[in-house]
Amino acid sequence: MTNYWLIKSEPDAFSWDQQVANKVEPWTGVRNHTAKLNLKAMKKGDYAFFYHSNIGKEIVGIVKVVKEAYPDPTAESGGWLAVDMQAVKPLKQAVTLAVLKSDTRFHDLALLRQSRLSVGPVGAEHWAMICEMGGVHV
DNA sequence: GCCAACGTTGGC
DNA sequence: GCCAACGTTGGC
Repeated sequence: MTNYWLIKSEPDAFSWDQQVANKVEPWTGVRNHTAKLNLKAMKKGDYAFFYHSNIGKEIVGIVKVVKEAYPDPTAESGGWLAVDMQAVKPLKQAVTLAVLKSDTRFHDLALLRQSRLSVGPVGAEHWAMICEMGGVHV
C-alpha cells in the first residue's frame, strides 16, 4: 500500500534543483513531533510532493522514499528521525498554494489545515488531482 | 514588516 | 497541571 505525503523546504535552504542534482537526499532536521510521526509512517516506495515554502509557495516536484526512518544524524538527542528521498520527476506545471486554497476540494489538505507542519499526509484522491493539475503521472 | 498559528519553556 | 511569555514558521 503506497501512501502519499508532502514535504516542505525553503528553497533558500534546500531547493528542488538541489534535490534533483543530489538525486538521493537525507531528509533531516525535522524537529516537530507530528512531523516525526509522519516520517516514521513512511514506507519505502511511498511518494511525496516537494513543496517550496516562503519562496514560490508551490509544489514543484515528486520524490519517493528510498530509505525508511532512521535516527537523524543531525540531532544529538531527542529521538528525531530522518528518511532518504530520491527525486522522481518535476511537475510540468507547479501547483501553487493559492490555487489549492481557492479550490474547496482541498480544504482538508494537511498543508492548508496546518500551515506550519513540515511533513504531512496527502490523500490518494488529492494526490491524483494534484498530479493531474501538475501535468504528471507516477 | 506584520501577524496568526502553534510549539516550548518556566513560574507557580 | 495550568497558563503566560516567548520563539519559530510561514503566509500575506
